[in-house]
Amino acid sequence: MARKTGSHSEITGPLVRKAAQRLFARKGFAAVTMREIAAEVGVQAGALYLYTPDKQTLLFDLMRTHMQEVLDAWEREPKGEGPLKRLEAFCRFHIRFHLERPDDVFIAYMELRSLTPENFAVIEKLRHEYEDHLEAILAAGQADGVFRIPDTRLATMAIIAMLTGVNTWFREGGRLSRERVERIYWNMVRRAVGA
Amino acid sequence: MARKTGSHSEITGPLVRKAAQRLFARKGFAAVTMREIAAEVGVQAGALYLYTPDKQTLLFDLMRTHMQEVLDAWEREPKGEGPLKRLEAFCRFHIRFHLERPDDVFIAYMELRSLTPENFAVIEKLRHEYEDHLEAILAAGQADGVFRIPDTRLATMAIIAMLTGVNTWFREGGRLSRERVERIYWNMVRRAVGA
DNA sequence: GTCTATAATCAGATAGAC
DNA sequence: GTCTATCTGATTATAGAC
Repeated sequence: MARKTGSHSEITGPLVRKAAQRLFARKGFAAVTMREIAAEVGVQAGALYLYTPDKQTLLFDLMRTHMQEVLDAWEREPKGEGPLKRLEAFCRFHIRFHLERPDDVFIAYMELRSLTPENFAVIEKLRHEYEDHLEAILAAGQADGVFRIPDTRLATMAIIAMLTGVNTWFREGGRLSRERVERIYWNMVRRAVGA
Repeated sequence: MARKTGSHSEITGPLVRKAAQRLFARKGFAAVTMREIAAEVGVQAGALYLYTPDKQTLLFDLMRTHMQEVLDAWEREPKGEGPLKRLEAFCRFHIRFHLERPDDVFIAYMELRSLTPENFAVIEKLRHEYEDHLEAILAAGQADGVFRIPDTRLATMAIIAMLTGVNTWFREGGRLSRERVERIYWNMVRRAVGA
């Protein structure tokens, strides 16, 4: 009797975000209706507004949470010593982390244009922060003479695009294991930077 | 007097496709209304249905035309002799062709999920055909001992993702010229495949 | 070929009952 | 906390005037 009948705020909130994540990734933000999200959760459309002020905020929260999780996870990742080890750690981390969150990744890359300008600026800043971690590794390796990279910013963008691309074709239980994919990509990156 | 007042079918049709292309790329298929497209062309919404049976077909036609143009252009592209020259030709061609059509590329990569299953199957087939051209080059180079590639399919996906990624950051008149970008990317690809 | 008008439906968001 | 009902306005697509 500490709570009313049908009170589920601690569980319904996360369910709303999970349903929105699934549907936004599958159909795109603009194509998903609040009624669809509600149906997936098992409530009526009106009830969603107890957990989010509006649809835009729902998207923004998903993207911000994802970006912060990437940054936090990379912070905690064991990285080894020296640019070569750190670059390998980054490549393997990026592939592994992104393969574990295909829906988040899809949304983060596809729905930037669905954000309001203010929300877009926040997400862009976080994304740039992540890219800078890789660029710092490349710059350090270049300074040490371990890598041969004519333009570190360009190499950063090339490597991230290549690694993120795994999400578009990788299927769990398919022809290649995650470990094998990680190793092959890491070898391509290693050679691409001239190490 | 061979045509009625206000008769512009030869010019309005292409304008409708151009407006749709611009708007779909900027806002996403689902977020664009027929009224917006009409406003961009300078006609009323109802008039659009003289040039397309519906919104879905408008998207499908844009994507199919783009994919066929890529395939045709690669067919006509001078490719040189041997896997190394052909790979360089592919890399430079891919970057150049895609940078010239940023809206088409954006739509082709972002709006696959907005297609009906039947239309999706058609576009997927064309896309696969394009990927196969690159994979054939890689396989030939591997067979000749010019490349060292543990998995040609995986290398194909990695290279295409990397090259297409240029579209996300390249700005005309920016820090780097197209020629310089092409050369740097080609060098990264060359090293990545062990040539 | 284009316009105006409209049909039929559906969107996001809110109010108030329970 | 959730539901039902509803407001307001927008959506795709069509019909018929010009």
